[in-house]
Amino acid sequence: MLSLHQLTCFIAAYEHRSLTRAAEDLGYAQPSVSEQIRNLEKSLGVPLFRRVGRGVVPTTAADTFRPHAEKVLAAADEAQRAVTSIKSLETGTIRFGMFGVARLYGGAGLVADVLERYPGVRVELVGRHSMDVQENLRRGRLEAAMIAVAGLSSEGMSITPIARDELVYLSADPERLKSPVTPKRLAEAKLVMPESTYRESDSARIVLRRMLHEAGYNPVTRIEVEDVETAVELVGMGLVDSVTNKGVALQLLPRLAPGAGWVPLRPRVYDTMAIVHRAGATLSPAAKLMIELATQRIQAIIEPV
Amino acid sequence: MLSLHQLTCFIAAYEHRSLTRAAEDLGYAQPSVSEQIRNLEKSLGVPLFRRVGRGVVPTTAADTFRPHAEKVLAAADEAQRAVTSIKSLETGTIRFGMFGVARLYGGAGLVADVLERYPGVRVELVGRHSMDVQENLRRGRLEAAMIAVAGLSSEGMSITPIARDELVYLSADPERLKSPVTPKRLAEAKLVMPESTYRESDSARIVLRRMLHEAGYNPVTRIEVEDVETAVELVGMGLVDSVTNKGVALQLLPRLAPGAGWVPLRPRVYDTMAIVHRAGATLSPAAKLMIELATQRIQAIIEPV
DNA sequence: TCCTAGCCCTAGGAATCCCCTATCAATGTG
DNA sequence: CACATTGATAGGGGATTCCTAGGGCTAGGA
Repeated sequence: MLSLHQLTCFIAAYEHRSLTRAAEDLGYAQPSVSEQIRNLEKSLGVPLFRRVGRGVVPTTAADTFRPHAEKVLAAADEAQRAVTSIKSLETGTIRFGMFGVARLYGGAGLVADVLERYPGVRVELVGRHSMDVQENLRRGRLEAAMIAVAGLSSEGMSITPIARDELVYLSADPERLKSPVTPKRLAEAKLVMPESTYRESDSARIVLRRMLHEAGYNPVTRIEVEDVETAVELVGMGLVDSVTNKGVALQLLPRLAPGAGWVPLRPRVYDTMAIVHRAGATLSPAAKLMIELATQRIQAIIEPV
Repeated sequence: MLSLHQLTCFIAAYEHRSLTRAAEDLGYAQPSVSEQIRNLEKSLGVPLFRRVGRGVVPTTAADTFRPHAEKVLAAADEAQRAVTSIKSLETGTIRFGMFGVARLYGGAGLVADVLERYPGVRVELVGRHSMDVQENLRRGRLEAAMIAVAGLSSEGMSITPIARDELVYLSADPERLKSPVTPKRLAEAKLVMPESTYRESDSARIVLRRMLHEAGYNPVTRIEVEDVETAVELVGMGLVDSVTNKGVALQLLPRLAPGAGWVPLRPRVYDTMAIVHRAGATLSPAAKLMIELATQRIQAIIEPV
C-alpha cells in the first residue's frame, strides 16, 4: 500500500543519494528509511535504487517516479494548508441559516461585515423561511441559524432569543390607522398574508393566531401571497390590509406602499428572533462569527431582548 | 500524520454521507472507517463531519478539503500508474552503456529497434569509451552495458562475451596490404592510433600490446588522435597506417579513405565485446531488452561468440 | 407514545506497522 | 591492509489498524 510517508522517505533518499543522510534529514534512524524504501519498492513492484557500495543510485524508474511523488506530496501539503486556513476563516464557506425576510433586516450588510473581516471566505445565507431553516438544522445540514421561533419545536435545540419584532397592522386607509387594532377589528378586516407555503407554521401567523384565539376570534385571510413585498404592494393599492413585522413594515412601506401606514395591535404582539442550533453542539468559529454579527445587525434594527 | 488511507476513507464517507456505507464500499468494518476519519480530523484540527442521527453531514471544512483530497489521491494514482507503465516499458528512460565506436556497429539502428517496439520510451546510450562505461557501471550509474572487455577488471562484474572483433591493419599503400602484418612489421610501422585519452586502457591497444610483447617488440605510436574517423582519414592520406577493429574498418574505409585497404594481422588478434553488469544484480526489463537487441545488432555485423 | 431499524460510538483484543538499537556485510579510502 | 562509511538484518517496544461485540441516539412508523 502506497503511503505519503514512503514518498517522503523516497524523495529524501533520492535527493541525498544516501539512505543514511536521508534518515538524518528526516530525523529517523537509517534502518527505518531503508524499510520505507523497501516497502515502497515492493508496493510499486520496481526497484528504485541500486545499492552500490557507497550510497544508493536511483534507477530510471526512480527518475520517472520522483516528479510524481513530489506532486503527491505537494498536493497533500496544499490540502492541509487549505483546511488549516479555513480554521482561521481565511477561506472556505460559512453557511448560516436565516429566515426569508431577514434580508430586509440587513442580510446584505451582514454578508458585507463578514467579507470585510475575512475577504477570502464564501458566505451562504440559507433558507427561504424559518421552517425551512429549522428543517435544515434538524437534519444537520446547517450548524446554526437565526430564525423566528414561534412554533418551533425546541427539543434537541438550543434557542437563544436575541430580539423581538412587533407585529403591526398595515393599511392604506388612514381611518384604520388612527388607533391600535383590536382582535375584533382584525378578525373583520380583509387581510393579505404572505408566506402562503408556510401558512400553517409561519411564526408571525402563529403568534397572531394565538392572540386572536385568546380574544375568541378565528383568523380569516382573504388573500395569500408568497412574498412580503407583494403583500405590501397590495396594501399600498388599498385593496386589502395586512399584518407583518414592524421591521418589515418600516423597510417596505415607504418603498412599495407610499400612501400606506401602520399601527400597533392591541394588545401588542411580538415575534421572537433567536439563534438556534443543535443542543450540545460545539460551534465552529465560522458559526460563532455569524451568530455574533447577525445578532449585532438584528439588534441594531429591531428591539433587543 | 496525514495518510492516503485517511483520504480514501474521507472521500468514501463524503460521497456516501455515511460511515457505514463507506466502510461497506471500502470493504472494512464501520468502526475502522470511523477511526480513520477521527484521526484525520485530529490531524487536521478541524471536524469534517457532523454526526447527526442518521448518517453524517460534511462540514464546510470537509467541502473545501474534498477537492484537495481527491487531487492527492489522483496524483498518487498517477504516480503508481507511471511506474507500472515503465515496468512494462511503455514509458520511462532506458539507459544503456556502450563503447564509443558502437555507433558504427548500428547504434542508431539499435535505438530505432527500441523505439519501434516501445514508442513511449526515452533511450540513452551512455559512454564515450569502454573505460568510461566501465566506471559508470562500477559506480552503479549504469545497470548494464556492452563494451570491449580487454583490460577490464572483472571483479564484481558479470561479463558475457557476445562477439569478437578482429583487429586489422589499415594502409593506403597496396604494398603493405599484400600479406598479413607480422609483429615485426607492426613494430616498425608508422602508426596513428585513436582514443588518445584512454591510450593506456583502450581495449584494442591492450590486445595489440600483448601480441607485440609476446613477439618481443614494443609498440610505438607516432600519432595519437581522439576519433577513429580522424585516424582513418589520416590513413587515407597515406601519411600513416593504423590498426583498428575490422568492423570499424569496414564501415569507415570506403567513406573516409577510399584508396586505403586493410589486411589481417599474423597471428590474428581479436578484441572481445561483452555484455557487462554488476554481478548478482537482477536486471530490469529495460536492461534485458537492450541486451537482447544490442546483441542481435552486434552479432549481425561482427563475428559472434 | 412507544418500538424498531439504522447508524455511529466505545471497548478490548489480535495483527500489523513503525521505529528504535545493535550488529553484520560490503565497499571505498588512506 | 586497517579503517570508516553505508546499507541490510535481527529483535523488541510501542503505536496503529483492524476486527467483533455491544451501547446510545435518532428517525420513522405502528
